[in-house]
This record gives sequence, structure tokens and C-alpha cells, in this order.
Amino acid sequence: MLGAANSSEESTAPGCNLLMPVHNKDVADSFDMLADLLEIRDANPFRVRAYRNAARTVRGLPGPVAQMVADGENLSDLSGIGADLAGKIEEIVDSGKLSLLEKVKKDIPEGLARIIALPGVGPKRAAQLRKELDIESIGDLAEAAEAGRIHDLEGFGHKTEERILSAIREDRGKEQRFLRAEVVEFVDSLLEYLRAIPGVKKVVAAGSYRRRRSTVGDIDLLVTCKRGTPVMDRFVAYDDVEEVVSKGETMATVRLRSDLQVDLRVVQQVAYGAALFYFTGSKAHNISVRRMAGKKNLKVNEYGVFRAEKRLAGATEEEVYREVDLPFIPPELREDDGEIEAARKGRLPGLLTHDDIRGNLHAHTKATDGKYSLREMAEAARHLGYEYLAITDHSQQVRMANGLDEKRLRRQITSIDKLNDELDDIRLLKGIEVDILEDGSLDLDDDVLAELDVVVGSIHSKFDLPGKKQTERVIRAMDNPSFNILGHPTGRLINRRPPYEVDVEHIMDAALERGCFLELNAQPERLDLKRVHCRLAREKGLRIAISTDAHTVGDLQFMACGVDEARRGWIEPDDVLNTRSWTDLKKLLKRD
DNA sequence: GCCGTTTTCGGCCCGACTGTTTTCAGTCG
Repeated sequence: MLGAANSSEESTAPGCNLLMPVHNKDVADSFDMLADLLEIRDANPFRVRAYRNAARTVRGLPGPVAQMVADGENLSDLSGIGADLAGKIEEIVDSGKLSLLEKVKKDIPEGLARIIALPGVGPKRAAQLRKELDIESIGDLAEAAEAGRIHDLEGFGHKTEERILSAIREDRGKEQRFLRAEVVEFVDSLLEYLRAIPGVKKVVAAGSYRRRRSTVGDIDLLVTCKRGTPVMDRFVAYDDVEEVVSKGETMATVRLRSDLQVDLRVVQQVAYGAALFYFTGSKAHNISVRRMAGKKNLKVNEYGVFRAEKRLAGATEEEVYREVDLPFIPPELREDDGEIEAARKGRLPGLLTHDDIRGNLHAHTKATDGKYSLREMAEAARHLGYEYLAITDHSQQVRMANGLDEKRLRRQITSIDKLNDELDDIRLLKGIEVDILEDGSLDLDDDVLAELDVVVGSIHSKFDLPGKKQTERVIRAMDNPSFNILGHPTGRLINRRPPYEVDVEHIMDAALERGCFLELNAQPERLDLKRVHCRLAREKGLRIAISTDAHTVGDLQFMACGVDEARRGWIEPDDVLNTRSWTDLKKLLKRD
């Protein structure tokens, strides 16, 4: 939301900017809100879409749009941003407000935007509810529904009224996204259940799940089967189904007990590729591909690629892409932010795979807040086929985790040396996850840090420093010649904590100058660096470490999540530190 | 509101399901 800006009355530390920083989310939320309200006002749908596209573009930027404005960058170079929207972004950054939005809010109350977020209510019905019943908020709507005043409206009925009421009661309608890693087991069970139905041929999860997004809003499943297979009946009869939202011949939607929504689509085998393409998305990617198809007088839908009535392709995704003169584009890249152009030019990246990973550069033991011994962690890593595992326990500042002081760290170094003499096929690297203190100094003395194979530096305190200070803090830490890798560089916890205000691009430049690296932390709720940052690092030629930050032997499996995010960020094997043998890695870690 | 090796104006992706309807609008993805 806006409005955080501009209160010069409030006490402000000397030297601080009087305006609160405007975040990308503020800009994007303003545009989304404006789109909602304009839609209720029955504006040109393409104008509405332009605002939504712009919101998406701004939300996906690797750095603050406010910085781009400050640097005088030409915002209309961004896709979907023209002169008008560039001006509006500048207005928001400069003033903290969007005058058009303020104006429209006078006409259409903000509460209506929350009404259209409810399932089953869209802009048309919201406008109608307001016109006929003076409903301007969720509260008004709840009252009217409870009083039974909704079902008599034209186009409404008892079912719609009930649906609205139950949605309000269960507080649905707010955006709810699940960590992908959390839903994997739900999806696997469901896939297994569907595959067991006689007559079913293929069952696959599409959507953002297949694109390997860190979070998913719902699950899209695609099924091919023999004619007459009762897939739909069996699907809605699945044990874990809480509610059947809709059920038709070829499509059904259910809500599981976990509140996860699952859409199932049944298509014929000949349309499998087209349907898979269609339901994998992203929506923006699909629209772009369809537009290309349109130029060739082709129509792409979930049943195939057609010229007039004639189906040209559809059985495989490769076929579908081929018809529009494109090579296969990996699902992780399908976000309509450059992959189509790259594909057309034959410049798609050769993406990293899990098999390329040869080690893990961030793990804890029970010496601090981990749960397993050095030996147990080593065995687990060996079992995964790794060549090395860096032990990077916390440093003393992190008292809650029983962080290591110099004495204990030296003891651990000795233990690792001893253990390495015994171990075959796996090498433990001597490391630390050392705290970056508020002034940018490191939490342990230089001489002990210099004895280590790898030093990961992380922030675990003072998350709320202003951006400039936080950025300087990190860069100062990198000045220390022992510093190798910046751990979880933005500190975000998905759905729980926003990133701290660091200028990631600036930090990347500083890392390049100093021979340091950034981590992509593979914990499912961290995943920072995130994809746009990975792309930025890659463009700059800055290598990244993909590390699990494992606290248990099981956590070592998080590597897959990190690889997913890296793939989404166009990362190739050579861009990653831990695709290298220890011999090669050692050279990279050695700073001059 | 954006965008252009057809275009600076006139396009802008496409189909399924539901509820409320007698043929379809609204919503959703």
C-alpha cells in the first residue's frame, strides 16, 4: 500500500531521507488496485490489462524501481511500460502517491476491490451490488448476504448468495500461496492415485508447479486416458478432497483439506502437448506465443495448433513450439521476460541440472543449531554423491544457536582434519557462517578465519537498517580478505519476512571487484538470491554458490529447490561455484 | 494503455464451467 511516504512531521533521524523509500511492491500494488477499480468502472479491458502487466513487470524487477528513477533510467524501455506508465511510476516514486488512483478511489471505494477478490464475484457483479444495494465493502456484502438480500438480484441466486457468504466466513479471497516444497507430497500422492485408475494414460502436474516457482497458488493436473474412463468421478472422490468447486466433462476443480486448490483437465492423447503447453503457462508466455502464431495465421489453443480447421500439431510440446518456429523452451523459463526472443535467436541457456552439483558449501552440525554430528553430515553428503561438504556453523554472536567462539572453532577444525583422514569419497571443508556485525566487521578474528577453507558471511541481526547502511555493511564485510560467500543475501523468508533493504546489484559489483561470491540459499522458504537476481549475477559474470544451509541430514535434499530457482534464473553449470571439483573451487576461493 | 520488418491507428489469446437462464453473461484460469 502507499501512504507510508511523506510524513515529515514524524521524527526522522538526521541525514535520513524524509520520504520513506517507495518499494516495487508499492508501485505494483497501486497499479493492481487501479486495474481492479477501473475494471469495476467498466474501463477498456486492455487498459486494465496494461496496468496489470505493468504491475507484474515492476514486481519482477531485480532492483528497486525507485533507484532506476533516481539514476534517470528510461523506464519506458521496460516491457509493457510506455510513456504514460513511466510517468506514473515516477509520480509514485517522487510523491508516494498516484493521483489517478486517488481520483478513481473517490468514485469507486477501495472496499470493492476486496469484493472482486472473492471467488465468484467479479467486476460486473461488484458494480451491480453497489448500484442496487449500496454495497461498498466486505462488511456491507456480508450483511446483505446474511439478510438474504442478494439472491433476488438479477443474475444472482441462492447458490451465489451462499457461495459469497461461505467465502467471506472462511476468509477466502486473499492471495494464498504455498511453498512449492510443501505441496510436493500432496501432488505426488494425487498423481499416484490418478495413475492407478484403469484407462488413465498420462498424468502430469503443469502450471507454476511445473515451472518450478518457489510458491504455487494452486495445482494444475493434466490427464490423458481412454474414452469413457471415469477420471472426473474418481478425482472428486479422492480422500483428501474437502470441496468440489466445479466438475464438468473435461475439467474439474477441488479444494483439498489443506486448502490447496487442484484443477484437473482431461484431454485426448493427440492434444497432450498443446494442453501441457497451455496449462504450464505462464499466462504471459502463452499470450506471447499465441501472438506469434497469429502472425503466421495459426491458432494455438489447448487442443493443438491450427490453421483454419486443420490441426498441425498438438501431441507434444516440441511440436507446438516448432510450428511457431521456436525450439522447446524449458518450463522454468516461461515467464515472458526474454525467453522467447532468446529462443528465436538460438540463445537459450544450457541450464544447470542437479547432476552438475558436486558439493555443498553451507551446512550446520550439532555444535551449533544443527542436529547431526560431523560424521553423520559427511556420510549423508557422501550418500548423495557429493565430493565435498562445507561445515559452516554459526559464530559466537548467534547465542541462540550456541555459535562458535574462536576456541570451539579451532577444536572443530581439528576434528574435521581428523575425520577427513578417515573418510573416503567425501571431504569436509572447514568453514564458518560468520556473522556480519552492524558495522560490517566480522564476528571472529581474522587469524582464525584465515585458517578456513571457506568463509560464508551472513546477516542475522539489525535487519532494519536503512538500505544505504545495510548495503555498506555488507560491502565492508567483503573487504575482509577471508570473506568468500555472502549467505542468504536478502534475508527474506517467503510469506513471513520481507528482504532487508540491500542494493543487490551494488553488492554484486562489490563482490566482483573483491573476488567474493553470493549464495543462493536453497532452503525452500529462503531461496535468495531469487531468479531475477540469478539472472543479474549471470549477466555480470558473477558466480554463485547454491547451498542448502542444512541443519539436518534431510535438509541436504533442499539442493533440488536451489537448482530449481537457479534454473528459473537462467543459470548454467559454469555460473555455479559448487559444480566444480574441490581442486578448481579452491583456486576460485583464494583471494589475492 | 501498449505497440508496430504489414500498422502511429486499430488491434490487443482462448475456451470451460456455473448459475441463472430459455440462449448466455460472468468468472476463471
